Amino acid sequence: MAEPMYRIIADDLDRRIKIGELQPGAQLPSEIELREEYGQGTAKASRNTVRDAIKLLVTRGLVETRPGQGTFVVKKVLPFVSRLATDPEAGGIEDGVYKDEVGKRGRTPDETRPRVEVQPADPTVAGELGLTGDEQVISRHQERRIDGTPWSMQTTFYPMKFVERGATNLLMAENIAEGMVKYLEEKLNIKQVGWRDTITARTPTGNERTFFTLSDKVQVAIIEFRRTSYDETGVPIRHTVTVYPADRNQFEMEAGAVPARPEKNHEAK
Amino acid sequence: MAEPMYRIIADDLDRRIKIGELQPGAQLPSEIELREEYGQGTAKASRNTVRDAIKLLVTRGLVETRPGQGTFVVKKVLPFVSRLATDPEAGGIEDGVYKDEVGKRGRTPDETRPRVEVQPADPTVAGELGLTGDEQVISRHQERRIDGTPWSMQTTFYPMKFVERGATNLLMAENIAEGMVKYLEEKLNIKQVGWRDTITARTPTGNERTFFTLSDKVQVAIIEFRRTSYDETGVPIRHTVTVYPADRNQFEMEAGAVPARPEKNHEAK
DNA sequence: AACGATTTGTTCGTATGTATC
DNA sequence: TGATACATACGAACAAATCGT
Repeated sequence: MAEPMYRIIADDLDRRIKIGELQPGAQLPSEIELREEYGQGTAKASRNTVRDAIKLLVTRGLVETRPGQGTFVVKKVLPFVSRLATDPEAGGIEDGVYKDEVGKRGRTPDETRPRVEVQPADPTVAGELGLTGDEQVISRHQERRIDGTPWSMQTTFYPMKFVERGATNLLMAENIAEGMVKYLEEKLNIKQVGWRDTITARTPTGNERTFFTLSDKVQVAIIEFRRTSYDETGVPIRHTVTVYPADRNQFEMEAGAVPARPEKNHEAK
Repeated sequence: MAEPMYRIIADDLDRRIKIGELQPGAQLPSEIELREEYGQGTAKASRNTVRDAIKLLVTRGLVETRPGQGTFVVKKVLPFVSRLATDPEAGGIEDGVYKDEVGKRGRTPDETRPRVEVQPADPTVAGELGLTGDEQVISRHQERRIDGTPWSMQTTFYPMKFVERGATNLLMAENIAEGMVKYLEEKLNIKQVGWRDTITARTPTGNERTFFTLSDKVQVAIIEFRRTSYDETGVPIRHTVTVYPADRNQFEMEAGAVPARPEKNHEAK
């Protein structure tokens, strides 16, 4: 028995999904029924073996289980496409990691009011902001939804000394209408002239699972953008961490001359 | 018992890993030992329950199991950082999705010779290349390693008509020394002036698991770059798909004026 | 509102296989 | 070779969620 039984079952169901015998949204046979389908001759497979196979498909992101209902082939959601700005002018205005067009596309965006905290900088943030030891930083956290669905979370860190130098609005739990970049320029004469993004993907934390309503079983990666912005003298101004669940987000980047994108099909594969 | 036992065990081990009681690389207690650690009073937990807890930690990417040896806290590998080019001149030269500096950083890159095939375009590729129906495309596939570790896979698709018009080297299973962009310009007078990238993250396919040596259990996301390049008239020239395992790759992007990056700490969290 | 049928979730026991040292 | 540790497989019982009657 080179291949274990549960893997054989999983691979067969995998195949049936891929060839379209089981369409997205379709219900799989119940565990009891699968016991019979995959039995050796007259003997039925054990329910636990069938369940092991299904667990494997869950981690592959192919199916999801719903207690009391059944097991279903996952439906892909319509991803929201964010265009990554490569122009410091364009990107700075929006005060976010990406230049989005939520409204333009007939989707309704929703942003929570910032949750503002003062906390000691963790080593990563301290490093990015050029702080030594455990200085305090201001953390501004926001959660974003599109059409009611949790879409991204963002936390921006500013050095505490900005407040001491007069930028007290940093502590306000309100969006700053004029944008943070402009505010810092007016208040402290600090100009944001560039930034560096670091992009990684990883498994979600507990918090992220909760906010994005990712069941503990469904396998969805988190895409993390970390942006450090700099002023004219090369001094870091702020550090922004934005996280996106990969199942409902996509990113686009253009370089050089590119024709406008035609209306695109968003069907599931 | 709101929370099931296996989740309580998993969360506790999760916590012990996060606070550093269990360091990366450290061995967890064996399943037999964990049975006693997490028993209710005198009763031991079932071995299956302990195993369920460990399976959960595996899917969270926190631990890995080795038959005959034990269960270990995963060690993060040193990620390779790719700088995403935003300048069509710079990016085009290297003929890849990213402008890398493998050699400069004392790491030894390794690229397989292209595997060249002629095949009918799948709907996505056809759409990106502006082909109708099931025209043929040339597919050139390469695998990359760094210091012997599988790092990325890349497939580039070209319209078949490029060959008919004289660019026969597209069918050669060799790297084209001068670079494909230059070759197409000389041979067909096609100039690549821009591109559009689409970035997504998803679970690995079976092929990807094999090449990247990702065990069926370890949860690592795949980062996928799809790039369509265009000529001066806005006609798509080629479509490139590059996939990276997220555990050993990271991406950087700069905009505006940014100071040079100082030597960075790459310790595991 | 109550109940039963169906389906997945949790927990335990047990036996045996396979990998490593 | 034996000891240890994880992997597979099966059986069983009860819990919890969902849906229709």
